[in-house]
Formats: sequence, C-alpha cells, structure tokens
Amino acid sequence: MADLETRELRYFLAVAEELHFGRAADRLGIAQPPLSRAIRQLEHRLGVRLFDRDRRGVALTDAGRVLVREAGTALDAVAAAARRTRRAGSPTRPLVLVTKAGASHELLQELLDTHAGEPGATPVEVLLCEVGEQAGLLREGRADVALMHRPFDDLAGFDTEDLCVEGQVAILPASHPLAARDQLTLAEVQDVPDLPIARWPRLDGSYPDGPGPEVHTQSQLAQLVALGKTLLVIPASSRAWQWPEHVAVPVTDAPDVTTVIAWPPRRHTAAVAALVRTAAGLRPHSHPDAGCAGSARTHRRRLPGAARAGAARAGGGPDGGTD
Amino acid sequence: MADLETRELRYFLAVAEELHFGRAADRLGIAQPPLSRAIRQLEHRLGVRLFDRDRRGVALTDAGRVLVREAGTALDAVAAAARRTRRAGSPTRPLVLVTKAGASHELLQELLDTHAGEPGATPVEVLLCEVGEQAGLLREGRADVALMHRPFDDLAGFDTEDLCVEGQVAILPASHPLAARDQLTLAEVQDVPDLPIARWPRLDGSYPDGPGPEVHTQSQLAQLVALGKTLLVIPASSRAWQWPEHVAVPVTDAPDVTTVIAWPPRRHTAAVAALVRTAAGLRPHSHPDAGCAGSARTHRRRLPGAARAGAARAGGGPDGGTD
DNA sequence: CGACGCTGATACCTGTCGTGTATCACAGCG
DNA sequence: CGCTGTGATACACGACAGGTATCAGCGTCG
Repeated sequence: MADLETRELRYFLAVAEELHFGRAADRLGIAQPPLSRAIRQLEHRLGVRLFDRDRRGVALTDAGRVLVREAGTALDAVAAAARRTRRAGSPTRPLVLVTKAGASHELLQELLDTHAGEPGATPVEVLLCEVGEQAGLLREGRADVALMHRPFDDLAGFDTEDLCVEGQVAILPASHPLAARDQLTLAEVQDVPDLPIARWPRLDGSYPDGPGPEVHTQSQLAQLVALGKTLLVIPASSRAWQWPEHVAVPVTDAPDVTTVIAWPPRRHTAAVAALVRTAAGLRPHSHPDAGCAGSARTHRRRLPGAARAGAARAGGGPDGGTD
Repeated sequence: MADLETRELRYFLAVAEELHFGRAADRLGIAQPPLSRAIRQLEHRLGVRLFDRDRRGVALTDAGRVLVREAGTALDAVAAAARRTRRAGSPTRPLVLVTKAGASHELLQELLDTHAGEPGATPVEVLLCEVGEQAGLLREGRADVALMHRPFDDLAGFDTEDLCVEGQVAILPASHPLAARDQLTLAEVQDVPDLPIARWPRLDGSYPDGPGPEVHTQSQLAQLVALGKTLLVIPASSRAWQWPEHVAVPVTDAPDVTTVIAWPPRRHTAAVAALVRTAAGLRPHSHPDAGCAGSARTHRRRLPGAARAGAARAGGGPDGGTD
C-alpha cells in the first residue's frame, strides 16, 4: 500500500501526454529504460494496467485515464503547497488576483480602489491571463483569488461569491449587415455563413472541426473580428475585445453572465477574506439594470439590464477562522 | 525549484503533529537523525524555516502552519489518485456513498430505492461515518458521494446539490422539565444549568473548555442524553439519536438544516452524475412543510415545517462531460 | 553544583534503488 | 530481408535515504 511519490506521477503524466516512452523520457531528462521500469512498477503498485502497449503505440487504459486526471490535481496540490509555503515565509507577500485580460475592467478597477482605501489592506498584485487559465493558476497556488465568469469558467472546487450579473453582446465587424441591428438573438448569431464562430484549442492542443478560424488568444480573435472573419458573443463589460472596427449588439436571449470572485476552498487567510468582503460589498449585488460596476459601455448602446440577482455560493463564507 | 516528494510531506506532517522529532521518527518507523536531515533539507528547498527549534521544544512557524494545511490536502489528493485509479481498474466498482450514521435516514432509503430501480444503475455501497468525517473520506477518494448537512458540515471544495430543508429539534432526557414543552427557543436551550452542552474534540484531539461532558461519537452523546447529563439540537430527521428515553422538542429559531449531496469537483463520472440526478429528482426540492423525505417523525410531534427552498450550488452541475 | 536525562544536530557508514549504457525482441516497411 | 523504430531486458554504477554512534545544549534532581 506504499504511497505514490510525486516523481512517479510526473513520469506517468509525461508518458500519458506523449503516448511515447522515448519522447516522454526525453522530456523528463532521463533515459528511456528507467522510465519504462518506473511505469511498470507504478502499475504493479496500483495493481492496475495503465497503458496498453500495442506493438506500434501506447494507449491509455480506462484506469490510466482516471489517473491522468487524478495525478494532475494531485501534482497541482503539491506544487501549490510548495508555492504557498514559500510565500508565507517571504516578508512581503501581496495577494495575487488573477483575471482574464480585458474582462470586468470597471469592476476590477473599483475593487482595487476600494480595497486600497481600507485601513491595513494587503497590497494586491493583479495577474492577467488568457481565457480559462484562472482555475489552473488558483489550483497551483500561483494566485490567491480570481475573478471568473459563470457559466464560462469552471468554478468546480472553488469557493465563490457572486459580484454582478450582466447580459451579453455580439461583437461584429462594423462593416457587416448585422452590425446595423439594434438587437439580436442567439439563433441569428449562431449560424452566419460569412462569420463562422472561431475555434479554441482543446486541452490536448487539438482543434475541433468546423469552418471558423483557429485562435488561442483574445487578441487574435479580436483582430479576426476586425478583419471581418468571425464574430463572438461576450459579456457586455469585456473591454479588451472592443476595437473601433467592432460593433457590439445586445443578444437578448444569451444567458446572463455572472462575475464571481473565487478562491481555493479552506484557504481563508485574513487577507483573502478581507478582499472578498470588499468585493461583495462593492454594491448591493448588482442592481438589476446597472450592468457591472462602472458603465457597461458598448459602442452602440447600453444593454437591456440583466435580471436575476446572484444566488449560488459554494461552501462557508470567507469569514470564519483567522489563523 | 525541484518538486517536493510525498515522503517529505509525510515526514513534515508527522513532526508537525508530534512537535517532537523522536516520536515522529518512531511513528514513521525510521530513526531520528534521517528525519532531522529530511526536514532540514525540506526547509532548505523551500527557502523557509518550518520549525522553531527552541532548546526545549519544537514549534511551527507561520510558514510551517501554512504547510500543515497544504501538505494535508496534497497528500489527500495523492492518496485519492491511487485509490480512485485502483478502483477504476477493478472489474466491479460500486459507488461509495458516505453519510453520518443515523442522519437523513428516510431520505437515504428513498434515494437508494429509487436509484436501484433505475435501469442500468450502478450498485451503491453505503458507508456510515461519525460526525464530520465525510469531507475527509471524499477528499481521500474513499467515497464517491456524500450526504452532508449545511451549515454543520464544511462543504468547501465540493460540488453540491440541495436535497431538502428541515428544522431542528432539541433532544432532551424525557425526565427533564423542558421535555414537557411544545417548543423551545435557542436561548432557552443554550444555557440550561443541569444540561450543559457536550464538547466535541478539536482537530488536534484536545477539548474546548466548558462544563459539558466530552464525547466523540454519536452513541456516547445519545446515551449521555438518556442519562440526563446533556442535551443537543439536531435536524429533525436524525434518527440515531432518538432513544425511548429521549424527547424531541422543536426549536423554533434554530437555523434550518439543508441536506445536500456532495461530490469532489471535476470528478463527474457517469455513475455519480446519475446518482446525483436521481437524488435531485426525488421530490420537487423539499416541499415547504414536508420535512425531509419520509415522515420526519419525532417522539413527540411533527415539526413545524421548514421553509426556504434550496438555493445554493457550487460549480457546474453533475451532467456535462461523460468521459 | 555536578551527574544525569532529554532534546535535536552531526559524522560516517551501508544498502537500496533510481539511473545510464548496451542490447534484445518484435512489428512495420520498402 | 535488412532497416527503422518501438518498448523491454540485463547489468553496472552512483546518489541518497536510512542506520549507528556520538556530540552539544539545557533542563532537572539528588
């Protein structure tokens, strides 16, 4: 029943990702035979086959697929332990807040200003990332809190507090006929032949099939819209996307987007709790037609307000034990 | 930046718990000098002092306290990885559902019956535990889903779905004057001189100060009530506590208790998703005055119903990706 | 006040096991 | 049928975790 070592999990993940012992060993900086042995030993210890070694290739078994996911979170947890402990020892340790570049800009500005005004507030360092990266950064301990957006981001495993609710707009090339409209529906936007929806890479780096262009950063996508190659539907407060060549048209039946502040569970330091409290108190949980903090400007019009005040929240609040 | 090994974390936790290198080494089954070296090396790698070695004792530093918590969850994650992978490889793998012994009995019965009736349902194995143990079992991968109770249990870090809401009752010795009452308030129950509230052990095993008896299992507490030594306030549907020598009296202003089904985030197997769906569909989310599933019998009277339908929920639902 | 006990730290040796080099066995392919 | 490329095997080496013996400080107690 001997416990697994992180080294074994790293080795396993390398092989699982490369599906090739030689390349995996190369990536790990070791030779291939020891890697083969390590995997074999891991399989023996778990009592489970992790790979099907067919003569011309390696494939994950069902159990292997389970371990891919489990090993990932376990290694994240170990890395987070090291990182958080290091930071706990350093004399000055600002809170790291991560958010998608360009999203909820006014809300963030207001949060930072308000927080900075509180007596004895911990300095906050802002880390901007690309779409979907917040969860990983939080899990690895590279960040303490994140601004995330439901239903886009995966909030599973975090404690969250709703901050504001807003509608979505379609971002179109100004030159396109649809850009003249006052409002749109999802159905109208879904299938515009000359503006196919862009494709983001999957976790493994491959792209789904489809007519749209392949992108992996916001800037690429924004430029493709400006070039008249695609369109997108985003929360009204997202500023980074909105170029002069763009037009934003409210999409009436698009699901509302909730901006939430999220933090790893059971990690309430006093500093995080204070920041969360400040965020929650920014305004009475998003006034029905205020959009998010600040004016949710678009290039064409203000949005029809978002109804449905924030509701959900994971576990216990951010108050509680102080340490 | 070399990664930590789980061995180092286990060593650290042992020392942190014993606060004594000799005893910790003993517990780990190794000699003391290697342990000292390992800790020293760990401190060096992290660049942080973890212990203050005063001449007559070892104490955790701030960074050490952070690592205690982090190492715990990291080791849980590693153990869960091993356990879940093993189970994924075994031919027959029933779902393990854990709940507090005696809690929400009727709801559980109904859930199991309904689930068993579904076509192709995975067999469910029920694991009964003591108060507050569910979270750990879920984190360590010993269980797949849990029935938990808000606000008592710590739901942080899990996905949850509300199942039902109910009021609380005071469990009193039948012989006590208060047992004759129709209903009570928290204030009345809080400070009964001859029925001091029992004390549960803290995480470190020590007991808080106070007049009440020390307990660490439900049965002990139930018997102490029967003996006229203490009282307690619990959800109306908790059956294990209610002996013939007990009387249950509704506490009108006690906070409502929500029974939830919880599972580790990002672990939606099809089987878990199906069970959660069944649970959520058991009835239209707790009818205002139905109490929990089945009749919430007490020895004296039915409870005044619990209002406030379930609201919160953590991350994404249990549907989604099937694997 | 000095001998003793107890703490964790140090010194040094040993055995294990993770690693590298060399090689093999087997499939696909031209 | 040899070539290429895969992962598995054999074996020797070296790093490092672990054990034993001992030391150094600080209580305590006769």
